[in-house]
Amino acid sequence: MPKSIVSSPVIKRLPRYFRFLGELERNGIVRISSRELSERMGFTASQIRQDLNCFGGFGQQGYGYNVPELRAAISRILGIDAGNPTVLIGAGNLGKALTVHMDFNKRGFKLIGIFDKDPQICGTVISELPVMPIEKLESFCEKNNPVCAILCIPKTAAEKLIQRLTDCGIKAFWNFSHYDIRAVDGIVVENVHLSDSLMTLAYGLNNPPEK
Amino acid sequence: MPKSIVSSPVIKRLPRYFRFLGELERNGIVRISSRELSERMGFTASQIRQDLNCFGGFGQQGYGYNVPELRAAISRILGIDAGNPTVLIGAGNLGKALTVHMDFNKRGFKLIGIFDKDPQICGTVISELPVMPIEKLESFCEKNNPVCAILCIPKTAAEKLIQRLTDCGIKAFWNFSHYDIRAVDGIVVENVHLSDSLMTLAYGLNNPPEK
DNA sequence: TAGATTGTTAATCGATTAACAATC
DNA sequence: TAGATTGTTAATCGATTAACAATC
Repeated sequence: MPKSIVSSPVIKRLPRYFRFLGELERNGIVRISSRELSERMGFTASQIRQDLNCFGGFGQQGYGYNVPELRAAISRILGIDAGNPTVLIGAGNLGKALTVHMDFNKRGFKLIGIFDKDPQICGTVISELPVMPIEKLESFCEKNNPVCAILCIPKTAAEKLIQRLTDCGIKAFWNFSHYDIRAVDGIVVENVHLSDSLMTLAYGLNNPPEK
Repeated sequence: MPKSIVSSPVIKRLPRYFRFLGELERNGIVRISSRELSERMGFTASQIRQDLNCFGGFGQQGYGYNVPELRAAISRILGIDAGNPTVLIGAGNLGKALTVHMDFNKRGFKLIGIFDKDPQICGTVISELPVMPIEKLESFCEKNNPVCAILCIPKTAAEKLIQRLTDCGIKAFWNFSHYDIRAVDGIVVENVHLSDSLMTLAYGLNNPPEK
């Protein structure tokens, strides 16, 4: 059980561990040393051992780590099976793509409702979920108690909605609007700025390393 | 002109500066001090001055920074107007969403071609661009010389395509496949793992801070 | 000029890497 | 047991913050 506060760089690496261990497990690999894992993942062996030890001693001296056990442990730490009830706001192209592509169940979430303000879109069905009008947000939340909201709406709309959503009891935001939500109180936030990633790429193209 | 190598944390903050300065400019704000900018952006004033000084002295003692000038400078550093010719591979939901939503022209890129392997999708038109069969990739690249590829395809497909794309002269990858592309040689890469972001959010929900 | 705020150096902080004793 | 590899402490590295002299 994690007692002390684990640093943010470590936490951000956990999903990567989870991914690589999953692949190893699928390939039938049962045992791995920090050195071998480091070569596959591009971390140092030292860092891997440090990271994992934030959560407990999963390895065994002279042996290494048991892949399925370690993966299961990280899964528990991340809360992959929590099935946090989640609503998606904004059923445009991006919202639709996420609904269809993202395997929420295997990532700790369960999508239980989709909302949009456009009457044209309301009533349509995406991945077996009917799109509801945003006016029904409060009554829906009162009944179903979602804890997470995915925002696939424009910046201006987001600014207005956030208070409404926290009033509904939302504790986590996966935020694709361009408005930066500040993580306050007991609220957790992932502000995703795809265009920032794209501009970083532009920088790389525009500024080739010195030879 | 950037001569020395700027550290990666600084580079990753540039798009954020660019965003906030754009908003200030749109609000008609001409002048800003590092202190005031720090309050809006959530950085320290010290860090802002350090970051900007990696690229030159954009400020003026006793005055602060000129917003439009600074924004224009960062725009040049990032290469926002470069219009790097770009192809998108995979015209599924995500590829479509990116094509429609992302303002490539204002982020340093120009989308010039879309490819898919599904004959059903080929021939359809997205944002005025016809989806071409992946077989035509080589001939298209020879003629139009794209430097960037956006990958919206499954992991297995990505593994196979990367060599083909680098052979076509692709220098930058905006990669949404779950395969991690390693940045080698003169290749720049942004591996986007949306599910990693989602799992980080799961961790936050699952591990509330100690009281 | 006086006040404000940068550019830049120095101090601190935190994260990564190296080393090695513990131990399977 | 001997060999291997972890867990963990110590050393290093790099990034952030603080401080202040330079200067508009």
